[in-house]
Amino acid sequence: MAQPTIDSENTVKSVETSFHIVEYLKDVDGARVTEVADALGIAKSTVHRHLVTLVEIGCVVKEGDIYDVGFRFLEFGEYAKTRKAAYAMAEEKVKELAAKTEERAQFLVEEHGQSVFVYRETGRNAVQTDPGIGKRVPIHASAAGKAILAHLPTEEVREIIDQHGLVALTEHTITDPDALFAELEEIRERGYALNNQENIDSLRAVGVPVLGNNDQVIGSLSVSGPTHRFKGQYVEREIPDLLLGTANELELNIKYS
Amino acid sequence: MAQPTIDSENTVKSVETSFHIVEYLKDVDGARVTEVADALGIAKSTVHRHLVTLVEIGCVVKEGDIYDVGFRFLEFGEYAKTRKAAYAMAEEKVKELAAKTEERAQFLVEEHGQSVFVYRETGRNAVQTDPGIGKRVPIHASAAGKAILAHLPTEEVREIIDQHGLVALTEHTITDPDALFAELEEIRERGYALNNQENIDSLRAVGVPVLGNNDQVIGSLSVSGPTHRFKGQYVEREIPDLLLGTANELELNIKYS
DNA sequence: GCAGGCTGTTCGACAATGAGAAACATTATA
DNA sequence: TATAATGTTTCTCATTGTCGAACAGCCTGC
Repeated sequence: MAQPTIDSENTVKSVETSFHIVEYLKDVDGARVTEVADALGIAKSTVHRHLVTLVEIGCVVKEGDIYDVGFRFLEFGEYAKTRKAAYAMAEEKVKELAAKTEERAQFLVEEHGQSVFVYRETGRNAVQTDPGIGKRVPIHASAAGKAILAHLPTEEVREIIDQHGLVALTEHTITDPDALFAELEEIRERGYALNNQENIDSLRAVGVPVLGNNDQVIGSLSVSGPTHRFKGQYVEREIPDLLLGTANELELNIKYS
Repeated sequence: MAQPTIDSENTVKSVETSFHIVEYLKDVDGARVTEVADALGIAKSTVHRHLVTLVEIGCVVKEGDIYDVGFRFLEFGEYAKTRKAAYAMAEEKVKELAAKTEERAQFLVEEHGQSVFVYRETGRNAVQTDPGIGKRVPIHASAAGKAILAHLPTEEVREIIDQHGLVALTEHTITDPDALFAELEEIRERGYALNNQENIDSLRAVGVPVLGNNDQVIGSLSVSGPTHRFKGQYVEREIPDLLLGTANELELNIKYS
């Protein structure tokens, strides 16, 4: 207690450990008490108590001796997805985009300096991948993320960079802050963002911001696909035009509802 | 501490209070510190600390002075929905059912003696209601729930009744245990369950169990619609036949995968 | 523009309560 | 059947959550 400033971190540690336990269960697809205890370096009895608590509130299910993530999260997750009218309306637009382009379309939101997939729909052409709703990805390495960043106050962008850094996911990822700021400026002028394999190799994407009242950015819509199809007019005119039109409709829906 | 047996309840109380806080935020669509403190009868400072913790782990977002449920839950909820191959395969079947019948189709699972909506799809004809994924409903008052109960060990059914009771949701709800057991027997013989306004007035539904290896019940598929359409051959033959066929396909998929 | 009453946030002290070690119970295995 | 692994319970200690009160910011209303 000699460092009252450092140790404070005014935070409930038991809640954090419970969270870490659930996270671990998710990562390894269910586990037994001792496994969790060993992996997280916590006493067996402690883990057990946390698991009993989590089972009681429905966040964890016990199947034999294996504990795994329960359905309670679904309830809260679905609530988060629809608690703002804007989010709920975005879902339709994502479906529309996927149907029209036959590619993969998604709606993302910024949270904690990262971008979160809130809705995703895969059109016929799209590669069938893990939907990954709720997944978090670095915000600087996607079209949707950059579209959001471009409409966030510069100061906030700086904070996000400080906190998360500009990690390289491929050789195309923007890792220099100045380069990123220049790109954001360009995005603002052009109206849409492009992602050229900055996230995953041979994957391109186009993203546009969705602005609410007083021009605050709510999230962004994006469409992504393979480089061999995402090129030329298609990625520089057709997709951006469609996205901008859709975002505009969505913004109007949001404003007058 | 004179009652070491009663008070034990070997459970992490901080985790429970954090959970209650999040639950409250959901129920009232976001709230400020003092509001939560007053509502739950906890000190302001305590609530604050919990909220700070929850924000840190991403379960709660702070917008101005209002705290609300965050997107972290989405990640875990989506995981819960797909952690078993059977669940993921059920999604397609639900879509299929909704498309074929144009009614509302859903896949439910039992957890903690209640039934949880895991997937729901609304066909063109279906009344557009709140999707309610993740919502929990009394298991004895729906076709899907009864279909599950019918394939659970009698002892377990008894436990569920003891724990949750047979609350009446409409005047048609089965509230007598013996009547319920008789109904479950009938369901087993007939192969499918019917819900005649036991849940919501003027709503009927048909449900069939989905059985996994060694005939353990995994969940159930159901189709629901208004009484004026759900009658005669449609509800007694067409829908049940379609459901039984679909469940059978699903069971085969599950067994050989 | 200033005072008063709201908030959210921080601080400090006490004691409740969560953590861990070890005993116990239970299952699976050889 | 015995042995080893697990899950569960018990117990003690001090960590750490709780509360009340003080502090700081904001808006309201005079």
